[in-house]
Amino acid sequence: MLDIKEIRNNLESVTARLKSRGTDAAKGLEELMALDEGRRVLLTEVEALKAKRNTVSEEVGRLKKEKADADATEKLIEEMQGVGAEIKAIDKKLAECEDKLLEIMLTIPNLPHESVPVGLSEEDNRVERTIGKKPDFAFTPKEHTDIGEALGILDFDRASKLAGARFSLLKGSGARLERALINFMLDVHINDHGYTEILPPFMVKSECFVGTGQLPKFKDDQFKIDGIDSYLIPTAEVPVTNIHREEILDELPIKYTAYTPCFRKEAGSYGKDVKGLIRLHQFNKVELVKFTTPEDSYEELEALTANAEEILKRLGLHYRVVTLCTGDIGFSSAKTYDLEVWLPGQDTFREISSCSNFEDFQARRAAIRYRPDDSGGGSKKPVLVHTINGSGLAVGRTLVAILENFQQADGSVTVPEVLRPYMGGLEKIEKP
RNA sequence: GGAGAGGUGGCCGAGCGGUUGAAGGCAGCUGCCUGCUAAGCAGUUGUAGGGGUUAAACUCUACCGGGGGUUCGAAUCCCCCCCUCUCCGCCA
Repeated sequence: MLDIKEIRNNLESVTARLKSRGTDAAKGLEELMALDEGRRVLLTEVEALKAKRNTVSEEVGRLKKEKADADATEKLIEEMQGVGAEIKAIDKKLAECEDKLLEIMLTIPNLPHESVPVGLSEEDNRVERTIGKKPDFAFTPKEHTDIGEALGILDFDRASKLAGARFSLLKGSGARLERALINFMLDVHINDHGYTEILPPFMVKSECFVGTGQLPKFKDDQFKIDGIDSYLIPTAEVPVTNIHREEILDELPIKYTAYTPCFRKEAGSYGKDVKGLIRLHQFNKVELVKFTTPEDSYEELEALTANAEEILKRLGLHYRVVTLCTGDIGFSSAKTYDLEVWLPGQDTFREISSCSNFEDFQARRAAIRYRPDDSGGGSKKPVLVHTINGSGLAVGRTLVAILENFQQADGSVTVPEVLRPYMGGLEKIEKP
């Protein structure tokens, strides 16, 4: 959520920055400003009445105690009955106004950071750097689906028998490889990057989804739990960011990492990426989440992105870092780097991590603040934190990258060295 | 799922219709004092939103789990919901 005061005071530049995201992004701003103005008028009015009532009620109390003029007291009470009715009526209008105001506020996306390239689609994204190079193959590299099914470690037919389309079933060394990746990623982030591990609930209340920005606007992408006010998490970002909802934090930065499965309806993506492990209703992810001061957040975004990249480096995977343009960044994000891994079987770079700075957009929704250190003296007011998160990494897609990049002519797959300790020393996945 | 108890400020804990934003204690901060293993004294300390100011000062409103209601007036009374704890049941 944006700061209503900032919108009010800089309407023109806010509008322009929102429009750089695309056509609809600045929609509703005029109505918003009208509601904001109306709200303050009503507030002033009703608060004056409440102040009057408070004063008079005190007076009534005193008069009754002193057993003073009963008629005069009765008159005051009668008068206040009228005031009370008035207050009630205005309060109702005010509540409606505020509901509408919030409704609009919750659907306005974040302002892109000034360093974000302006553009309409992924065509305009900016490649920042490319690490490693494409592996050479003496044969035509296969896609992960063919490799995995031939090795007996991936079984899409049975997955769909169990759960329908867009689910996966891993078996044997495939299942173990997935588990090895999760542990490897967590260990690197915990031991070498200083993150604290979190294992959160996989279904959380709707207010958490509002906090991080998935609701109300992206309701159709979420799996709702029948009968209660909860949803399956689409990313660990939701529960982990909301850990500190409505809190005032002392020490920043806070760095969390969490493995969770992620559940997404992938509404609107029908026909895209239908094959294999790329786009599923359920997949595993290791997430990185940071709470930082506003001053440090962009530095911390670079660091978090580097932490995610480190996984790719240690696995020996070829990838590039892309800055998403204004038209391509997510709703809540001010700036996003995508890590795209090279998939030789598909002959393309494919997103495997998305690292974003949300600035105070989520913090305002979720009321996550900190108390700035004051070198001076007296206590300072709480300030909204900045939140940052990124995949470190998407596990299923990492498994895809390993199968496709380390496949051999004979159909086997070499296990990256760093994973071998997690695979009981296994060096190669072969047909059983 | 059944029965009971309870949710008050950073923490503990009073209050059960009228100077209570909230006693008392702890913790924190600011002074003063003292030199002996840290004590004493005084003051002070929440959050959000309006108005106001260059910025402050100042001022108003709201907040005692959440939402409604009664009342001139509610932390205090009534209704609904949520959460925690204890016992029983069930279970990994």
